[in-house]
Amino acid sequence: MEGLEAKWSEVWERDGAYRFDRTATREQVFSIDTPPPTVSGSLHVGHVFSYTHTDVIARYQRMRGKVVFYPMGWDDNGLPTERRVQNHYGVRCDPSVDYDPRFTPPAEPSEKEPLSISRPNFVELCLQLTESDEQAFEALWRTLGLSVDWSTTYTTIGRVAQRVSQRSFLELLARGEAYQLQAPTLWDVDFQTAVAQAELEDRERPGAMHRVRFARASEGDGGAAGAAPRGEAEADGPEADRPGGANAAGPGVGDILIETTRPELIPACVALLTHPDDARWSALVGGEALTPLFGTRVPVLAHPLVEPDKGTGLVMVCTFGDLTDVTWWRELSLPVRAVLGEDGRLREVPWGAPGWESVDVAGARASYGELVGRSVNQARRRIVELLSESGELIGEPEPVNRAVKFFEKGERPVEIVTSRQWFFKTVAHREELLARGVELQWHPHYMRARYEDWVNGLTGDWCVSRQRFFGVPFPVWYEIDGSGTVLYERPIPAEEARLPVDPSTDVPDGYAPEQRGQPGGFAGDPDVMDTWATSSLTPQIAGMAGEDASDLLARVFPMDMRPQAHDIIRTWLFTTVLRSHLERDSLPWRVAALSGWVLDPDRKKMSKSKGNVVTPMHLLEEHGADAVRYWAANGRPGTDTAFDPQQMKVGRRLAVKLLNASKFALADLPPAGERLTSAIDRALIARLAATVEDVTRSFEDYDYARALQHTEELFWWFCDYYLELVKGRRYDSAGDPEGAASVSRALRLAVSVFQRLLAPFLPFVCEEVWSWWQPGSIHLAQWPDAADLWAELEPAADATEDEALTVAAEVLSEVRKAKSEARRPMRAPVEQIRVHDTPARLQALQLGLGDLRAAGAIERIESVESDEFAVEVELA
RNA sequence: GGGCGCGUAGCUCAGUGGGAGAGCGCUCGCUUCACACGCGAGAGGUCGCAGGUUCGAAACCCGCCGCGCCCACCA
Repeated sequence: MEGLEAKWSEVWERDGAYRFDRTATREQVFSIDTPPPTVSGSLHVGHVFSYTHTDVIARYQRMRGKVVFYPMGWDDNGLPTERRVQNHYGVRCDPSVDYDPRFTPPAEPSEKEPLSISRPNFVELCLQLTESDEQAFEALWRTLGLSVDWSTTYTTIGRVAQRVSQRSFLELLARGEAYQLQAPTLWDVDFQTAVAQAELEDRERPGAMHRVRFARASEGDGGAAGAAPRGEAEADGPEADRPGGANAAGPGVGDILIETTRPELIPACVALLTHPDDARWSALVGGEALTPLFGTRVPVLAHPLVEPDKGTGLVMVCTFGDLTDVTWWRELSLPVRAVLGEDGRLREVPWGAPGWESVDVAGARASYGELVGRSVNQARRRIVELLSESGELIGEPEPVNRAVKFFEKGERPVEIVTSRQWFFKTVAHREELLARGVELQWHPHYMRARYEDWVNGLTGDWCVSRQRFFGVPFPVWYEIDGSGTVLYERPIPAEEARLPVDPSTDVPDGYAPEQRGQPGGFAGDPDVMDTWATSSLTPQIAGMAGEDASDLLARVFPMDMRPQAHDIIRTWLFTTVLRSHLERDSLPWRVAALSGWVLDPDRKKMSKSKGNVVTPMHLLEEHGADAVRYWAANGRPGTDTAFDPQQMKVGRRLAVKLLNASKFALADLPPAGERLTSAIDRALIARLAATVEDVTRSFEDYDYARALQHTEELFWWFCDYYLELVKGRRYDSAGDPEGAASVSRALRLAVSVFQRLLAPFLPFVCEEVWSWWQPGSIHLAQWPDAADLWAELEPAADATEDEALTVAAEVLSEVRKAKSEARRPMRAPVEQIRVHDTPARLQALQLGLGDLRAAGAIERIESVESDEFAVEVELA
């Protein structure tokens, strides 16, 4: 077993065993949209797991005669690489710094401040680091035995990917499917970039519910000269027994109370809402309230989304505390009062100016002065103190645990900040996308529900712009008018022939470089695309869509299979379906095959830290690639699987067993005869044929785990019973030349089938044993055909032959048990056995008597008719 | 709150209408002529709980409990 990986992967590479034939037609091809792993991290056991599943399918299809298109991609663009470069070199990208062509990164990252470098220098470092990562990844995949065509490798930051991505963007822009908008957007305050709905995750965080009193705006509060509720509140607040005045609500309504977990957003409050049917607050609807501390007049309105059971039934709408606020803000046409800056701190706002009116401007400024410049958390602590002092905080804040939305790679909750971003239309295509989900074949089928949940839950179009650096730029510039205003509504698209372009360094046609940023000149779009905006085009990138002189795409697209894990259905799967639908009016692939995760033995998702302890290369070195693949292939489609080195040892045993069984079967003993004459041999071939049919069906259904299980089951049975039963005929050929010739033939048929059935799972050992006696690679050999095996059995086998094998094996088992209980060796001679069984089975056994006698070292075999099967054994 | 999946031997899991299974682990035995990186044998389970359908349920239906995941407008 030692050294098989190195030996055969070298041969496969030399012979181009997995090279895609570019002359193949679409009907001949089986194409795979391989997931490009993120190269900024390390591969872990989970990758080995799911990529093995894909490879097993690829190898099966290849043996079925398909020309397999199996590229590998590296996902190197995006935030993960930026972060890795920052940490690895101790640098930071600063777009205002000029390019330094002689820049070399420090040998050791600085302990202190990160080094500010230009965007082009930063991108160069990203490219350098990912290239070395990619080499390490390729080495691992080769050791694992992935049958990838390494000449079709792509990267998501490469020139082809950039061109395909930019070309696609320009087409969507021309067709109005891509648009730019100044709008409230999900925002990560640490990375200072927009993020998409798909990149959010909920995390439980402790918080507190604050009950806060608003004042009722009286008629006289109209202008700046009106009464000062804040002062009033200060005066009256501590009193439990408040006189009816501006702060008292109207008839039947007590204090105007809201509950909030985000009191720091009170200065951003634009309305109070209640449910239309909520009698408690109906008297207020149509009127106005005044915010505490800031004295801002806000309308009290009704909206059906308000849930009367929550809090006081009266809710404060801020711009913006959460996505519901955005909904209300949009549907009720509320104004914007934004207090949060892009850095997650409360920004300066002009109290008293239009939009920031207050009945007490001085008081508002004073209160806000306590908050400005502070982070959300700091501001929250401070405003609670202020509200408490003013008496507008009712009772103590009540601790609550609540789910908060985070950017999946972020460390602080996302905020909603108004900014200019690019969007791709999704919501308008909801029904079409659901129909695509029905058209797609899902394995396992229930995974479709996740897709449908996601599509049905889309709340807005896909925000694709990111305020980052290492990604595919938007290939557009903007005119700057004479006054220096950037005319965003008039993007200048790049010429197709110039792609890929980087508008931050490239200049649009008709302009000179000096005009960048000048009145009358131009500005480049500063953003890069969401990594999914490029990854959603992997079928087109791998297929070289629109690239020179290539009709590759027509031979591979739409692809046959998209393998991926179930956690990225809402991102990679969804966006790929969207792009293909919009640009090609087609599914990107016929089949989606979903893998599960690898779990720790304690059933938790394998974490990165734990995954790094057991590195994949170490696993492969310790157990061998075939053994690791065996473990992976036991994980059923879509099902999470526990990490289990024990299973790898079993895989190793299977591989060794195949080696030894093949050695026995192919040993240069009697030559194979022309036909099978023994019932035992014929019964074996019949079982083999049935298993081939069953295993092939499983593979056609993408259930590789079942295919392996059934192959393995018959193989172990073959080794434990059939091989033992036929040893007599095999070795003592003189006594029965015809029987010896028959068994030789059966053995050759059997190992030929077993080797090929196991080849997708154990490619190295199978290639080794195949090379002993067959020309060419087993991985290019034809998949076993049950019809060939049935043809061996002309005239057709009858049930008695199968029963002969069954009964002979059962009797042998009883004989072994007797020897085991007597603590004798298995070769211990048996004086006589007496088999009790039904007449039919006894008659069948006659066909296998010779083999049974030799296998058990049995002198005499007697038969006794009985309804109960039993074997009496008399050891010598 | 809605949805999906799961609950079978100590562990990992197969089994979808008729006999409760596999591997690992455990115990015992065996230098066996393909294999000691092996071979043989054994112990071990009220199939989550409770109803129903059926001649018959681990499987089908209803409810409940537990676990995991996905989704949600979680003030």
